[in-house]
Amino acid sequence: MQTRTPYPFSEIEPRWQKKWAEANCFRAAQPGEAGSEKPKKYILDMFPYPSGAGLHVGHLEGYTATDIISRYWRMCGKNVLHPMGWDAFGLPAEQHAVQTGTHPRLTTKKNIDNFRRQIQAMGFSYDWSREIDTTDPAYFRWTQWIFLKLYEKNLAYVAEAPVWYCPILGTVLANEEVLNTPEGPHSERGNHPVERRPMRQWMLKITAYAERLLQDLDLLDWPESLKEMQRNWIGKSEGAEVDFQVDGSGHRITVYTTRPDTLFGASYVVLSPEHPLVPTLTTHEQKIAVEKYRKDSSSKSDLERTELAKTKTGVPIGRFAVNPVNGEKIPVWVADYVLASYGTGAVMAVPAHDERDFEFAKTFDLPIRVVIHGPDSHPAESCFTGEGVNVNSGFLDKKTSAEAKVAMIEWLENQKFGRRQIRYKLRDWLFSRQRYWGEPFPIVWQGEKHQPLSPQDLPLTLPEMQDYQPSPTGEPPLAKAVSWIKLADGRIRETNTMPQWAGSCWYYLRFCDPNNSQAPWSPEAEKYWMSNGGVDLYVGGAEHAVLHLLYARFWHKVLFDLKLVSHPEPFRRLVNQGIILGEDNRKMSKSVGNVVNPDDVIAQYGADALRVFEMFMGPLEQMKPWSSKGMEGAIRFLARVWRLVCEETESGEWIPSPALTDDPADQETVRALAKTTAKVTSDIESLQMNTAISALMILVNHLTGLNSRPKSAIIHLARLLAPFAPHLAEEIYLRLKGKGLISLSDWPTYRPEDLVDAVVELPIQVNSKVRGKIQLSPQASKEEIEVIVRNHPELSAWAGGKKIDKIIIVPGRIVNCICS
RNA sequence: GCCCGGGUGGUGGAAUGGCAGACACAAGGGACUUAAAAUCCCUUGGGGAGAAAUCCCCGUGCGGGUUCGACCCCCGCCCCGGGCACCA
Repeated sequence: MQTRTPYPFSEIEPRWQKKWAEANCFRAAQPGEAGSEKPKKYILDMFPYPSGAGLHVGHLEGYTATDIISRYWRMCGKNVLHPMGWDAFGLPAEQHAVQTGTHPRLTTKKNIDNFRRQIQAMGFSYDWSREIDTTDPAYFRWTQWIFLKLYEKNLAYVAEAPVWYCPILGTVLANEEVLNTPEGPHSERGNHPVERRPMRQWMLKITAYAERLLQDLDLLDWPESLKEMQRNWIGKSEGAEVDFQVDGSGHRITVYTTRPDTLFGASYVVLSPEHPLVPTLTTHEQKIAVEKYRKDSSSKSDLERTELAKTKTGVPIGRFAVNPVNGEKIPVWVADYVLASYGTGAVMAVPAHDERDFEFAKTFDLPIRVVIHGPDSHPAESCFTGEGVNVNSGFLDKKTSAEAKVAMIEWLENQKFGRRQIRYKLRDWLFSRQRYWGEPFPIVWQGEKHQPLSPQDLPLTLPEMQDYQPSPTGEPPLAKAVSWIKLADGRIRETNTMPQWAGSCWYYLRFCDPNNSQAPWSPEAEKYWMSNGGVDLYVGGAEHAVLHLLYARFWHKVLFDLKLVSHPEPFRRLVNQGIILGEDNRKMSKSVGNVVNPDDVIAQYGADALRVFEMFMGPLEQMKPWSSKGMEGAIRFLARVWRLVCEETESGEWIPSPALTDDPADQETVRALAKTTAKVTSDIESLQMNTAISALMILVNHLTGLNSRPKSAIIHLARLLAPFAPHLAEEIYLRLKGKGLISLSDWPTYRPEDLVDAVVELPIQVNSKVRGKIQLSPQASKEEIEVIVRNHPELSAWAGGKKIDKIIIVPGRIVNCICS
């Protein structure tokens, strides 16, 4: 017994998916091959981590948008590269292995098969001959190869660094895998407590590229908010280092400040509790208090230290520093509002012009000296952090803040008391993990010295293991693979693995030449596909703003310096799709039970309807809720399209509609087709899929209203619909044309003159209120319109008998009569 | 606290400074049907006048401004979402 559906999508969709695969129609031509003479377009999705939960409707939103663009460009005669792959290394598969003993490779394969099935059921036009998997040795061989390039350039180094360690998971976690909770830092996965532990780690010197990562953001067509997040993360600040001699000791304290113009207002100096000079400089009298303070603050979590921002704490160390600019002796304090990890770990405090210093000075009754006058007077009980004019500042008096900064830095440099200094918040990238399921480092150790493997020895694959648990001391699981780690010559393999981000740092380059066994990519393939500023369109979630998108830009710049890629940036245009919320307006989550499973939706409504609905919901970048009623609206629309062509018999057969005709379309329909084509074309190019679909609905409503339906008009409609609902479009095309694939046909064109209506209606306003309308030719000039309006029989009625002083005419838009 | 977004009917959302609410959803009414579903047609921002066609007033978070004309531009607030947050 067959359940009745609005149109036979469950029969149509798998059949066309099979036809497309057999015809190989989405294969992108490599440079030199037939088809590569066409202009290229590289349309990329952020490839997914194949989780056990399967795809969710949020993934599909971005993938549908890129598929529409890809199909559109293909129909416009471009050689389109639209690939898909799997970012498949990662913790969940490894945790699953720890719990069940199943090798992560098997879990990963199963998940990939499921993801591929779900993606293919959507009818996406990926070039599957380019599918890549970051856990495939044929792929990660080149991830290791690129690491060796970084190593050769001295951009990879080993350092002892404090990292987040989770005793329950038995592994370290990246900063991004740690959440701040009211109970302290916890792991994102499993919500277990984590702690700081110093461990020897591999680092990548991303800081060497800080300035270029910042500057080159200007080359990119990315959302401004995302660029801003990267700018903040890089955190450039310009200022000066100033040396303060410590009175009665040979030592000096170097501070970093962005406001050297306020140096005359410094009334004390603060060291962070971790500052190396604290034990040396603390006087005997203060030793006990300072030691206690340091101990207390080291036991505080980062969260506690920042949460208590309002009540500042600190202890004087008993020493005085000499302000180089005026010789004044000012006290030295230790306080945990100064961070050891930024600047020099020491600051000069100017309470009159810095909030934190002001609060501290208030708490401990330290002097507050005003050295900047702002443009407006402000209450004496607050501090002024803006820019203004210097006072009480010796040679800086009457200078503006900008002038004073320059003058002070010049003075400090001449007197050798300081120097101009640029700082970044960006830290080097902690690149090693104590995990099994990741890329092994192509590194061996001889005693304390590390050495690279030769590129011929790649790929270095993972050993087979029974036990994926790391040791309680934080030794990586690979340390247990004794026969693997020990080389015949006595050298020992590195047992850390690379983080999940490694594979995604360059996958877009591998897609250019995915089956190359001699190199990660050929120069010809890279030049061809990455021309014109790199990937033409990259779509994915905003959660990667300062992770993947920063890491990949960093690697790309290193590769650019090595002349392995031809442009300094990988992704020219980037769009973030918004989150799709549950029907209850809450974030989709298993525990809330509001998750929409695409498999269920496809079974009930079909892939085309799901594609159309996801695009019709609203602007791509916006967060929006799922609606099962809206989903029904989408299939209703497609069923209307279907019924333009077919009609259902009493027995449930679909037969050609008797309303179809071979006659040419009437003028009104020709205009409707032209207008819709113009609208859909521009909307697709600007990713406004919701209004493109709305234009298609208007056209379908028009065609439905016709007594006889010209086949040529419906074929035209099918072409416009093809990027959105490709299966249905193919089926209609076949039924009306008898042969060929719409996916390989041309994007429709129109005559510009058909965009213009024969007669237009122009609203007539009187004092900006619409009072009437006139019909006239769209070509009518301002002068002609004015004559028509002034001689209109109803004009004095519209104007209420008042005298018309002036008429404003915007042809094609509006007429506004101004009356006094 | 700072930096980005955003605020339009019952709902999702449309509107190069030019008729606010396209297109959908929901709701109501009608046609078809023994009935229901499906489908098709009509109404639908709020208020008011009229027998009716129609007509009038109000309306895009709040308050000002620019303009012949403002959802759109400018200034000052309020609220929501996201990011950063003792970075000197």
